[in-house]
Amino acid sequence: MEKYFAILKKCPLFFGIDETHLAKMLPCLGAQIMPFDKKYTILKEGNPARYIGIILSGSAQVIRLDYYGNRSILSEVGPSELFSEAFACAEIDAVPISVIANEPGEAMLIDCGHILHTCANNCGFHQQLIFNLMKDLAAKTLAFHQKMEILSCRTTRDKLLTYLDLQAKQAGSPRFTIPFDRQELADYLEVDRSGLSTEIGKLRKEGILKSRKDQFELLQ
Amino acid sequence: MEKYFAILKKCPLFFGIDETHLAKMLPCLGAQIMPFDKKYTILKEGNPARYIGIILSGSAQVIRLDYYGNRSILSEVGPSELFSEAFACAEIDAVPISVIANEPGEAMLIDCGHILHTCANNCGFHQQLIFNLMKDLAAKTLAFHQKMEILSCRTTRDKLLTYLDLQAKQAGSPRFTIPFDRQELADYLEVDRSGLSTEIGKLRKEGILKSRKDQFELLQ
DNA sequence: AAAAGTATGTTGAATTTTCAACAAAATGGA
DNA sequence: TCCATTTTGTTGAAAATTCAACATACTTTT
Repeated sequence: MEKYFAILKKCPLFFGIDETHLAKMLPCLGAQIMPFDKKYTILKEGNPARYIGIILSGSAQVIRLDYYGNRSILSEVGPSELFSEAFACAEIDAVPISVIANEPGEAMLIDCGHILHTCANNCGFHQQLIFNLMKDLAAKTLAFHQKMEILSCRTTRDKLLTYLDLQAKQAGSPRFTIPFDRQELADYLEVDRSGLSTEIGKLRKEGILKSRKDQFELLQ
Repeated sequence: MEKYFAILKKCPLFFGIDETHLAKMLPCLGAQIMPFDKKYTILKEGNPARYIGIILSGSAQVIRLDYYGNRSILSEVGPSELFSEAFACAEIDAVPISVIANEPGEAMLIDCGHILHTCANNCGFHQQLIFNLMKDLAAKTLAFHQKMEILSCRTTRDKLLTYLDLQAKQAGSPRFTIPFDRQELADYLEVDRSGLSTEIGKLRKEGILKSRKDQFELLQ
């Protein structure tokens, strides 16, 4: 387990907990390691929502398929980030989303019951874990608000520009790389791929942005 | 303060805390009462995010105005429900939303710093409050997922039907009342009002629903 | 290096949304 | 009750999206 400590220390779930205590906690929490290949379904819609997931290496997408099988990309998770924590914390029966690997990697799964209800050993760090979960969920709520700001736009153009502005702001620079190809970006913005391509072309012609594949630059 | 206990006991923030302790905690938390009239701005976008709000009576809408001044209705809050808790818990500078009263009522404001950082008296119930906040934020995350399910639909018809299905499921009956007039429903679904009216008319003609004002019935 | 497969850009037609304007219905006061 | 105001429904035109089909560019494999 030690080889994961560098990543786990950056994980919001373990904020403020040092390696010594982490080493004691992990077995207490019943942490398991799950290796995965590209395109592997790490978590499938309908599965029990018992586990909190932590990406140790690689990355994955949180998606949902609608009635007709259309994919929506809800978010992207990378190393040290949590997934499915809200469903586990809410103690619902089944997760309403799937998590699909972008590339090979590993995830850690923790039975959330061991965090919410004090474990037999009573490690004394449950309070910190619960506080950390609360902080994480608050931060995720902010991210949801950003996503809603995008989805509330009526046109592909406005959705795209709102997304790119947010990315630039996050990158702290007008030049940035996005974690999506065109189809994925369309599924994230909830728009048609071909219309998205057209719109990117227009913005380029109008001198509003430069782009090459997943690299973008917003001009002035 | 005692007259509010009946409502506060139902508030997710105070779950598992009895009246005796509640009475001790409220002053410790620096709780203030804010009366409001219809259309009053209980919380304004850009304000400090210090406070967690609890609706004691009446109701309000959480809204956001976009660049052009178009209103988005994010959610509806009623008695014993929390608002702005995610922003307070995330300890960001300013709230990105506004909260507007639907009707006269009262709200309680609690300085979130008094919950997150142990207070001088160290009431001993902070752990429970933090646990409750975590639970509340997890539940709100589920609500956000539902909203995203609606917004990810491409047509007004699908957005409307997805919304109505969710409402029927929540009401546990095909007959239910929604908390919106037409313009508000349009601003919640992020669609054009006149198009929404037209679509409701079509669904009625097709025998898919019955409706009168804010009362709906989904047929089979 | 060639071939196969994938991703992206482009186009036109059909559908849908938005927008503006107005009519009808409902509401709230005087 | 009547008047003024607000809300809801309806319509047609303009704009935008979706959809399908295909050309081009790029990757990966053999």
